[in-house]
Amino acid sequence: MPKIPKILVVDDDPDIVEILRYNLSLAGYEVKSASNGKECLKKAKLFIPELILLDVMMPEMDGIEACSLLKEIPSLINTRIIFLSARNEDYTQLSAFDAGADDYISKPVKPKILLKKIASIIKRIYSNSKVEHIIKLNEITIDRNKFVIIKENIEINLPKKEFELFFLLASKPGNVFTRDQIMSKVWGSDIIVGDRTIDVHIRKLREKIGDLYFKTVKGVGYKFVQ
Amino acid sequence: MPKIPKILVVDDDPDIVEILRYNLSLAGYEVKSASNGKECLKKAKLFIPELILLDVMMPEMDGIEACSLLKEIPSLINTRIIFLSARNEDYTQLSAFDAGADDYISKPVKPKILLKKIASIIKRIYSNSKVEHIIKLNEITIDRNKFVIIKENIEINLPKKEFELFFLLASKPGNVFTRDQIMSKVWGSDIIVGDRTIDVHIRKLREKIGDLYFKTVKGVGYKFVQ
DNA sequence: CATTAATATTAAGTAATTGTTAACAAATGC
DNA sequence: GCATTTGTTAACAATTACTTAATATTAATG
Repeated sequence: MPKIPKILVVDDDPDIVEILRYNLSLAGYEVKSASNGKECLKKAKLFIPELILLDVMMPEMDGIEACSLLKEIPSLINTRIIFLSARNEDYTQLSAFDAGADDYISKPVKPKILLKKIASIIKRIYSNSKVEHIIKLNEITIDRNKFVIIKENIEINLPKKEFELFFLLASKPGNVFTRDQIMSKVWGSDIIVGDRTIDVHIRKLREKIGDLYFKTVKGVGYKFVQ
Repeated sequence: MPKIPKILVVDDDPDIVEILRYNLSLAGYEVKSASNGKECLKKAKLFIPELILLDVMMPEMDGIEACSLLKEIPSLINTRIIFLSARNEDYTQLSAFDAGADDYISKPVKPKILLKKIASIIKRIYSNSKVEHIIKLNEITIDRNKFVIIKENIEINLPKKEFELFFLLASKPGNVFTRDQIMSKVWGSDIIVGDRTIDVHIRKLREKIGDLYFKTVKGVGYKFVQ
């Protein structure tokens, strides 16, 4: 395992936070906590945990809302979210999954079971993140760690923005990404650049990697096709 | 649940196939089976199941290879694949996930546990179906994420308005949509265009997808028929 | 079967979106 | 600090999608 996995525990009940913190720390995780949705967002941005344990029922901002907002944050793309809830109603579970939850656990949870589940999720994150950090396609391999793409055994170096754009498009070959999606994922939702910036970057990718790979869907966005 | 979920069981051991078939049928699923990778591919293409239970160890083509190939078939975009395996080695599990598996279950499995797991996966498929971004019909699949339609495994690209119009009509096959409904859903209520615009778009759909699919209901509107 | 209203078809015009280039600004590396 | 690379913008070109208008065809009605 590459490093100590980080877990953010979010619950408004300090007792539960303490129990979880104690058990998780003991199991070797780096643990931080927050007591409500707003704090959770703030800490998650800085901490960038592998996993967030999120209580559904919280004052101010509930878990569902927090989850939706967390999923918008680009740097948390590899962060999994597990809901903890006393309720076991279908409705809540469904909206939890709608909000992008990766799993749902009903309280009370026996720590041992929770730990086992977390261990398996963490394990999967790492075995999966290799797939996420290196995208292998038929003719092209994209290596996020080295910031390099390999096409027909030849390395092509791309500047950061071009790389991020390419990585995004290639993460789901065939999928159309709208200009808005591209903007918020590559540039971030708070940065404003002109309309033609994306086009220019696409142009450079076409130049360096090949015209045919990048398809314009007019009025919608761009997609990478193999 | 929209309809009876379909499950394809693939195992070279007829006993296991029978046990699974029996239990799954009893639980209300529509079950078909195959005894090797090749047969699996052939049947999956026709059957288009929601779920494939795939044995890892099989003669001719093993589960891993079959899975990789299954994942390439556009019409199976919504199909989940679960591996069944006697082995519990990490290596196999990893390559299973690499091949695109959605879950991994070690044999022997108690039918009750397997059923529970399947029920939860099926449930998630339907609740997750991404706000109906993919419409699957007999011969045609409409993929909003990719902005393409797939007819007989061939992709057809449509410009935005045509796509939206088609998506609308195909969302309820057989239903007549009035010109007003089409106007407001495809163009929006604040945009005013002439009467013949819809006709022209219908014409293009007929040209690209097939005359027979689009039926005019004079004085009322249009409908998509299969 | 003639009349009328609705829809079909075609081609051409118009609008909207994207592509391209080059110049400049900003960041990075030496 | 200077050179080089990367990122952004703006102006214009090119392309594509969309709409319209003119005309033809079809279907419904008495």
